[in-house]
Amino acid sequence: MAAESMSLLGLEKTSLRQQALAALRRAITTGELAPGTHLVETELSETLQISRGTLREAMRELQQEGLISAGARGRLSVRHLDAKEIRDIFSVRAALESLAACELCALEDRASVIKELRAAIDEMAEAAEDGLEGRIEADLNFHRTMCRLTGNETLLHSWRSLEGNIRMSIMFAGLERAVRNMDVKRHSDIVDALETGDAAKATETIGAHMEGAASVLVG
Amino acid sequence: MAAESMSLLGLEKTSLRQQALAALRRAITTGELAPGTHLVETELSETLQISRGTLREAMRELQQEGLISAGARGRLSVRHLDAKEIRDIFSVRAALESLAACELCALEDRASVIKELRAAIDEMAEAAEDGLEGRIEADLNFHRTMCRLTGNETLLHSWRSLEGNIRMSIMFAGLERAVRNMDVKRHSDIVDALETGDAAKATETIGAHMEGAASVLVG
DNA sequence: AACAGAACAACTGTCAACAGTCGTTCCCGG
DNA sequence: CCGGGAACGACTGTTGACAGTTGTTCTGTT
Repeated sequence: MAAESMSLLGLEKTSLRQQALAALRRAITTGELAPGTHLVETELSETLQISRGTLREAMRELQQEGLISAGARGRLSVRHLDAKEIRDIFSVRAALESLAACELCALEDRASVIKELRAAIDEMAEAAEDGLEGRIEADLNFHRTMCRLTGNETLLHSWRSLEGNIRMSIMFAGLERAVRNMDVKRHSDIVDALETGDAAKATETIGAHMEGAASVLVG
Repeated sequence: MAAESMSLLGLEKTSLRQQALAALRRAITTGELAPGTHLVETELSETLQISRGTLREAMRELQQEGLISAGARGRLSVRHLDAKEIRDIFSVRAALESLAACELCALEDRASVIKELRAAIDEMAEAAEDGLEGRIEADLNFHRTMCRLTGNETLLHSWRSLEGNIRMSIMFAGLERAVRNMDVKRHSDIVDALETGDAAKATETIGAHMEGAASVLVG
């Protein structure tokens, strides 16, 4: 059906479920669907032009991702975050990324890892002009890359399941405030620590970074 | 329909989806469904006496939980863990539980927390005669309780999404070997550290516990 | 005017059926 | 004997419809 968006090389036939999942995730994390909004299956399925069954599958994933929460009687609505929850999210995030840093420090050959991370930081710098969304994307990409490079799939998976919540936190605080955390130097410090292989320093840097970030967001 | 299992006080109307979810989770984590088994929707829906749509929703949750993985063409099968993945899982677990310990240590009034944790340990001791499954249940309950008592919902959620994998790891190694990690004293040490409020010592104890546990499992 | 009760409407839970796709088997021509 | 291809079978992707439940509104009675 949808022959659109199929790059010949990256052969990605994406199911309706995945499209719906991506669309909903985006709508929620950009605020298009405001927190607290009741997600009525019949409405949404009509809007997205898919059947309820297909939609429901996507909703289950969103639910487990923490973007939508179940109220009474299976009623689903967009999750609402308060300040404490944001701090909690960033605590867990710090723990995961600290582990990532430790594992990277324990690697024998960190050269290629460092190189890739520096590339990610360069992209952040380039994205500085691209507007707010681009910077956020680049920032998340850096942190996700760090988790991915450990080769610890479970770690990456856990981080990913937090990514939606992180995006919601950013939206909650407002983009202008959030970009204050996207400083290039702060991220360079992390990579510098990784390069020396000093795990303690790396985790400390990340912990400080996250604590600061959470404080900025809940302001 | 199923008026069974409805204690008047604990009003639990459980949907078919949740029942299927629980049944599948149990079947997988007990080895009843061996790793690598292809999960054919039509077969399973017939076995469980539910429709495919309902089953599919449950399968999505299992998938995101990491218990089943998608092969080519949406074909789902029971996930197979190797030694490295088990170590990875326990690394992440250690990171999460260390965070839990830190947050508990930071609490002003830890008395009630300590009390509840000691109660959980007592249950472990009592379960010692109840057979292998009971001991594992009690052990997981202790660690889950620790995460829950932090009040950090995100942390608890992340830990929960790891629980299935932990159970699979235990099954992978075999119950006899796994129960070697269920030592009461090892857990008492953790609570002792928490009681003193020494976060560094608590995280260290947990880290050692997890590393040891992983080693025993992959041994 | 206040209230009980009945029709109504809005949703979610669940199901059975259709459509599309990929691997497999079997047959036929070389 | 062997290779191409056509029919077949086995699944998953997707859909529309039915059933049950809960909140709501409207009406009739006191």
